[in-house]
Amino acid sequence: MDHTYGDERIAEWLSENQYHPRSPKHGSAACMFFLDDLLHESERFQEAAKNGDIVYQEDYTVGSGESRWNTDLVVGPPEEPIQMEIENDRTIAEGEPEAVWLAIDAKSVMTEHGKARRNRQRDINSFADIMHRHHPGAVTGGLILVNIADRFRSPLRDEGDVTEHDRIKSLVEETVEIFRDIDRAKGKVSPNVDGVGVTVVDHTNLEDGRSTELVTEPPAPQSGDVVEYHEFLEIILETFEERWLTGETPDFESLSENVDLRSALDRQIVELAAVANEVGEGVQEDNLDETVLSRLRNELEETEAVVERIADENLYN
DNA sequence: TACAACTCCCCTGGTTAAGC
DNA sequence: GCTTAACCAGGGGAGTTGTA
Repeated sequence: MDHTYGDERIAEWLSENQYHPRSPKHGSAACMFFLDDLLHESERFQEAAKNGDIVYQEDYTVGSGESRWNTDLVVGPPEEPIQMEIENDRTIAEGEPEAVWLAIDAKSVMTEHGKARRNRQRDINSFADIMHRHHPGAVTGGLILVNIADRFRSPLRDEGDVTEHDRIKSLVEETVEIFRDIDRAKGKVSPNVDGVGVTVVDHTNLEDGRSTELVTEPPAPQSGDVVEYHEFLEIILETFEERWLTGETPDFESLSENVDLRSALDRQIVELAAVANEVGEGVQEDNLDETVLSRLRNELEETEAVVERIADENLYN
């Protein structure tokens, strides 16, 4: 049976649907197409899905407060045994995962590339960092949609205001390079992202009869490039299978004990500040809860423990 | 020195889903 | 149907860097 991959399908989706920067629909569509590609490409992944060993969830939130992140797509073992029937062609059930084994976040750079690309690069790094704080073994991936159309109609701008991009090819080339340069985990359990896939499309968002095209010629990533869509798919699948389906699952507890001390300190300070803020509000409103105070004591103890470890490893050896 | 280009930080406000 | 809150990427603007 013929299979159309996610990069082609998102171009088709844009042809049929207007792009709106404030809508999550394009990101959701890109992630679901990617999930279909995972099922198509890997028998092991498909087998695990059919056996009910893994489920997927869209718009999944990890963490709380400042370190919270809403992830477009996660895959993991089901919290409870699956009882639901699979109602569509997708041979994986939707359900609440007990843990996150795979997390994908979709981002797009459709116009104003110079500004948007830096923001989205920061988003991908933050996404991977936050995800690994809560699920150290999660395989993480960023799906980036980059527009190469020299004209783009943003629904956020006034009627008739069409953005013209004078040097769009070099802008896209630089944008792809930025995502190529992001540090990767390279199969290891690390705070870095495991893969970033860039899909380049030609989409004007104008009702001018022009259909949206998937761009495969440079500056779009070429075969063998780590950001090329199919390479990205392969990297994510390989890492996922090795970590969760075939290989020996890493001992995350021992890994977390050896986590980089600077990251541990940064994380602890953020947690401490968040609880301290809650305590402060309680004091101000004369409504202080004992459990919040208890959490503050715990965070202080944990911060002290990190400081002790830093002292032990950096002063006395 | 002046101007353009770029970077960074943060804000904006339309879309969407959930709750009532 | 209305309200509310979260999400999201574009947009504004100040500061920095590059170059003629």
